[in-house]
Amino acid sequence: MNLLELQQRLGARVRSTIEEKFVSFPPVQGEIPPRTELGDVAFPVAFEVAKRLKQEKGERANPRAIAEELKAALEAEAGVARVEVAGAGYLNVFYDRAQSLQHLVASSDAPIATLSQGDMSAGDKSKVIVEHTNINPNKAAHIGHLRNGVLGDTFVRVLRATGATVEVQNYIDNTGVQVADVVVGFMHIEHMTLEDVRRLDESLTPERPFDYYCWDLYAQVGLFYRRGDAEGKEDPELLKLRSDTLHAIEAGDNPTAELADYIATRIVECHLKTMGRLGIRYDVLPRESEILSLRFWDRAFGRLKETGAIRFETEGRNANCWVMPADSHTGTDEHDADKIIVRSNGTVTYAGKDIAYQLWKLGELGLDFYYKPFQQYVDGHVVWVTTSQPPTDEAMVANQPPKFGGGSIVYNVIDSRQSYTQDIVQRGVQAVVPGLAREPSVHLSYEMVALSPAASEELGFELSAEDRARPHIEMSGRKGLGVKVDDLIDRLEANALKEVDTRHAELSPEEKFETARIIATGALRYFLLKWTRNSLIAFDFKEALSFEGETGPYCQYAAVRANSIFRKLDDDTLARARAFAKGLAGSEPDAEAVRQIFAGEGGDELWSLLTQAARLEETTAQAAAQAEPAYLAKYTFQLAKAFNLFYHRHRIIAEENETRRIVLINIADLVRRQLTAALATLGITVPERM
RNA sequence: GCACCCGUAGCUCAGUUGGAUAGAGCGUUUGACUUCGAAUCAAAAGGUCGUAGGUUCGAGCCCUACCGGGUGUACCA
Repeated sequence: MNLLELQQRLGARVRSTIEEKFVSFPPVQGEIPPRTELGDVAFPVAFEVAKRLKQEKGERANPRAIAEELKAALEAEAGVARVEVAGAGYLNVFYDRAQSLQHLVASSDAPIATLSQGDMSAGDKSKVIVEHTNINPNKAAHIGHLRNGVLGDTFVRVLRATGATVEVQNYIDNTGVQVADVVVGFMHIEHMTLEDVRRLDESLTPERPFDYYCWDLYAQVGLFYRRGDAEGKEDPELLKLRSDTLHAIEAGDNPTAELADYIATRIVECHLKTMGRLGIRYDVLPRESEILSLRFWDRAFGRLKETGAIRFETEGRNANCWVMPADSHTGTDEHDADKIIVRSNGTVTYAGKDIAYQLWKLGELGLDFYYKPFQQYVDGHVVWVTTSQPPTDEAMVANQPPKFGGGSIVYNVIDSRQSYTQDIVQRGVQAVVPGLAREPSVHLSYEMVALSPAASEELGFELSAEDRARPHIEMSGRKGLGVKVDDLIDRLEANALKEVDTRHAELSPEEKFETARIIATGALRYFLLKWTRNSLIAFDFKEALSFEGETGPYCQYAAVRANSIFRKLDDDTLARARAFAKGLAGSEPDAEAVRQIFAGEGGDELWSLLTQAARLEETTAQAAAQAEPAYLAKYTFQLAKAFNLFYHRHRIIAEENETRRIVLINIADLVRRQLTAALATLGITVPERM
C-alpha cells in the first residue's frame, strides 16, 4: 500500500515538462507539504528553474509563471484531482481521494509490499550481514548492551521489510581480558575448580542466575586487583594473575582454558535467553577463539603487507611494530598518531583481529570457520556457533549449516566510543579489497546509554557532589554499576501485570501474564528506539517504566482499539466495505459520494490519516537507507496518535450514513494493518486486549 | 594538541536531499468516561533554534570563526 508510485510518476512528469519547456534539470523527488490543506505532494522547483534559466540562457523568469505552466501538465495526469500554485511558486498537487482509496484498499490485499527503490534493491539477491549485541561473555547484560541489541535487531527487521536477505551475527569475544577477569575471580578469590563452578551453577536460583553471580564476581575482581581499595592502584603482582590466565586461555588445552570456555558458553546462553525475551535472535555466533585457532590473522596479515596498508617500524617509539599510518589526525608527545596493529612481541592487537574478521564477513579472506549448532529456538530456527574442528560423526556431517559470511555489505552495530578503532579497521579492509564497494563495511554507530544521577542513586550508588551535578554517569561493569536487562524487564512485566489486572480481571492468569509480557516488550523496545542513534540516553527509571505518552504501549493501545472495532463488527460488513472501495472505479456516483466525505475540514482530517498510513513503506525505506530505526519508531507513534484522534472523533459502528460508515471502516482497517506492520518491524506485537 | 559527536520550549528529544506558520513527549494549568475501553482525547502557557558573520529567492539544516558540553586519541579487548 503506497502512494509513492503516483508521486514518482508526477516527479518524472515535472522534470520532463521542465526540460521540454525550459531548461535541463536533475530528477525531482517531490515533498510532503506541512499541512493537508496544501496538498498531497509539492514540487518547489520553479525557483530553481528560474535560476537555471538566468544562468544558462540569460532569461529572467517569474517562478510563479513557471509553476503555472507546469500545473497544466500535472493536471492531465491520472489520479490528480487538482493542482494549485501557491506562495511564490510552490506547485501543490491534490490527489483524487476516491481513486486513491480504491487503489489503497485494492493493494492492501497483497502481503506487505517489498520495495524496489533506494539503495536496498530487492532485485539484488546478495546478502546483507548485520552484526550486533557482541557482549563480553563474562557477566549479565545491562541496558547499554540492550540498546545495541534492540538497534541491531530492529535494523535487521527494517532491512527484511524492504526485501533484503539478512544474516545476523553476534560476535563472542570468549578469549579476552573480561572473561579472564572472571576466571581469576573463580580461581583466586573463590578458589574454585571447573567442577566447583559447575556445581555452583546448578545450585543457583532463577533470582540470581549464573550471569548475575558473575556480575557481582566481576566487580569483586576489580577490587581484588586493588587490594580492596576502590580508589587505589592495581597491584602489578595481582595483575600478573590476569595476564597468566589470558595466556592460558589463548593457549588452550588446560584447566584454566576449560573453565573460561565453560563460563563464556554459559554466559552466552544467558545473554541469548535475555535477548530472546525481547524477540532478538541470531543466526550465527562467530567466536574469537576460532579466529585465533584457525589463524585468520595470518592470512589477513599477508594481505595487509602486500597492499602496503601497514608498515614495519625499525626505529623510534614503535620500533619492531607493524603500524597503520594515521591520516585523519596528528599525534603529540602523549599520543602517537599511527596505530599499532602488530606489537613488538609479534602478537596482534584487537584492530588487526577485527580486520581479519571483517574480511571473512565480506567473503574476502579465503578461509572459513567450521560450525556446530549452539541452540534451537522454539520455532526450530537454529543458532550456530563456530568451531575449529571439522564435523566428525555422521550426524554432524548430515546436519549442514547454511553458508555464513560473504556478505555484499556488512553493518557493524558498535557504540560511538569505538569510532576511532572502527575507522582503522575500515581502512584496513578497504586497502585489501579496494574495488569491492564504496563502503562495504559500515560502522553503525550509536551513542551510549548512561545513567541519570537519580537512576544511579536508585541503584544504591553513592554519588559525590561533583557526580550529582553531571548530566549523566557512565555505567561500569567493573564497578557493577548498571541496570541489568532482566531486572528491568521483570519490573516492566510486574507493572504491566498490575495494569492488566485492574482492567481485565476476567482474563486467565496465563492470558494476563502473556499480555503483560507483550506490553513490557513493547515499552522497552520503543523506549530504546525512539532516540536517534547519536543521541546519548541518560537512563531514567520513571521514563523507561512509563506506559503513557510517547511509548510502545501507546502505539499498541491504538492498534488494540482498532482491532476492538472489528471484533464487534461482523466479517461480512468488512468484506462488503472493502468490496465497495475496490469497486469505486466502476461507479461514478459512489466515487462522488466518497469525494464528498473527504471534502471540507473534516474530510481533510480523514484523508490525512489515510495518507499517513500509506507512508509506511516509504518510511521503512528511509529507515533502511539511513540506518536509522528511530525514523520508523517516530512514524509509528505519529500514526497511532492520528488514529487515536480519529477514534475519539468518530463512532464507526454507529455511523448512520452508509457510505460514510464504509469509508470510516476502510480507513480504520487500513490504519490498523499499517500500524500492526510498523510495530512488527519494530519487533513489537499487538496484544488481544490491554 | 588532534579527530568525531552534540548545543532547538522548564526537562528529555524530533525536525531525513535547504522550502510554506520550528514540532512531540514529560511537567504545569483547565476541560472530556452511559459510547467501538480514559494506558485516551481536547485546550492553554512555554522559542533571540549556543554566539557572530557568510552563501541563497529561501537557513534550525550548508560554510567560517568563536563559546559551552561529551567521547576518543592503549604494544586493552
